[in-house]
Amino acid sequence: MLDVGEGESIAFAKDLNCFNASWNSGGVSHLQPRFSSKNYKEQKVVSATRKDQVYGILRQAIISSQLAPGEAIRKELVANQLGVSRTPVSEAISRLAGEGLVEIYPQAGTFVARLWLDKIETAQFVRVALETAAIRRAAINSTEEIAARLRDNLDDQRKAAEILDFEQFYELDEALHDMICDASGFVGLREIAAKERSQIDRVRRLLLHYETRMSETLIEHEAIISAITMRNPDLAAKTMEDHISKMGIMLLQLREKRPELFGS
Amino acid sequence: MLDVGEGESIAFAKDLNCFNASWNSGGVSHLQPRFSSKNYKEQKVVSATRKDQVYGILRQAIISSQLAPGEAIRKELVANQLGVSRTPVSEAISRLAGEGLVEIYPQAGTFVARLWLDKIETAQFVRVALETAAIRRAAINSTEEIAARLRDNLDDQRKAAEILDFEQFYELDEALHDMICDASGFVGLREIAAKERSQIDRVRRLLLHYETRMSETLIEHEAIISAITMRNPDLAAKTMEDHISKMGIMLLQLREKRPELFGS
DNA sequence: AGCTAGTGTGTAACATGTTAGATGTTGGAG
DNA sequence: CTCCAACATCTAACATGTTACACACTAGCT
Repeated sequence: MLDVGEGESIAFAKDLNCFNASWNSGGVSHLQPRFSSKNYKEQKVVSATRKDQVYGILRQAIISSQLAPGEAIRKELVANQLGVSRTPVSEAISRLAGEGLVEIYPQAGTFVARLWLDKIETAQFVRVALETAAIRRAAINSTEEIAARLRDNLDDQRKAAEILDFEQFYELDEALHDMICDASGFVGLREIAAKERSQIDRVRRLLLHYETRMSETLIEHEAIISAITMRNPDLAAKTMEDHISKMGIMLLQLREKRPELFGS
Repeated sequence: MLDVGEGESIAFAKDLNCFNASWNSGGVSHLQPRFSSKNYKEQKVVSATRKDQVYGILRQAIISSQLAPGEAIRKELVANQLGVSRTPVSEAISRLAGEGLVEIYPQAGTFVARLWLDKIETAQFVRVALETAAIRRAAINSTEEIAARLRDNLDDQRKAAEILDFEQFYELDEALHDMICDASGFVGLREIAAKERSQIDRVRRLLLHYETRMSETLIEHEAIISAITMRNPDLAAKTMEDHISKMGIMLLQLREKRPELFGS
């Protein structure tokens, strides 16, 4: 038997009903239904099939490191805990495997993907490429309304930093990057960026409580927002690149502290 | 019943055995197995589970527009044609839905994703961002060996262009972009770029036979390769951006000629 | 003792039966 | 004639039984 902790029950709730409330806010849906052939349903909003729900729950648990890298995922157990059959769990995991968030060893076991330094470096590269490109467009498109919302976010960050609310600060940080993607004007860019960022997000989440950079981060965010506000694409891209690149050092710190989370 | 052609059988082969030969070359595998806990299998190379095979077959069929945008995919029919049960087909389609290549209407039907202008524009933006970033690194890293392989590819392109072999030219074009991603030195970047490019690839494949730009494309590729060879990152990025941006016009041409392939 | 073959166990993979929901159709009421 | 409701039909979604495989362990051979 694989010696990954057997007894501890996975920390997400016991049946799908528990999730219906939080569900609507979380899912990343790619399906913008409507089919033209005859009279297909005009406005389908959210599918909420069981497999989609399971997908969302597992994905969230992985990204947030509630399920740690390397941890076993036993399909049957998950199915029982969520009160569904094995089928929707399998389909959800299939999708997660496609995104590189789980590793499947056929006929043997399924595990939360471990962290691989070279994959994370590539993800970092992709992130810089996407977000500097996005912020250039954001700087060009920037309106007073957008600038105001960015400043609001920054104010909230200051408050969170003052009371050392790491979780809140983290969420505001993510929201800021999302807003910049949205401000680029490209539909769906935020979702793509978020997906490519998922490996990095796992690292950041694990680092959250070692994090002592809040005040520096705040300064970097100020620079970013200021560059957007003054509609200076080159400066904006530069500040963003500097900001994102700070991750690298923290990554190596994490590998020293928690080597078991890493692969190879 | 949905009035999408019933009788015409899907143009891919009838059972998995037919594919085993071509299979090994095509699949994009994210699983780089090995688990450390006890003595997990050291060197697993390719899983070749049925669902992975089905995934690869369907994906290829969609990307290559063998299955046209908007076309119905009937799970049971696919299962029969491939000689497998419905389960692996479902799991494969689940994954394809996650990548935005199919649209699922729960309890109603599954369709090859139609083309959405705004999604394609975003994909185009992402492509420019990723590939200009990649080519900068490629230009910096460029060695004589890499340059030689790029020139070989270009020679082959010239030959293909001379005899008007569109398919071959298309494949060499893709290979060139892959080589540039690889030359960036980032592990897995090629796969990420390929995935983000999939919507665009579908368009390009459909445009293949309207394509009259081969000679211009050739000139652009020459410029790109020359910039890499002389290790000029800025110039390389510029030539790449110019090159990729040429897609936009062709896209609008396609929408005029084949509006039924597009959504909304 | 070290190595190999055979056996046991746990897991995912696969097949198939059943249910639910979306759409289309038809018939009857107004 | 129009509208609505009941029903028929089609498909995917879900549940569950079965199979195949990977690994671990053990015993027997060298």
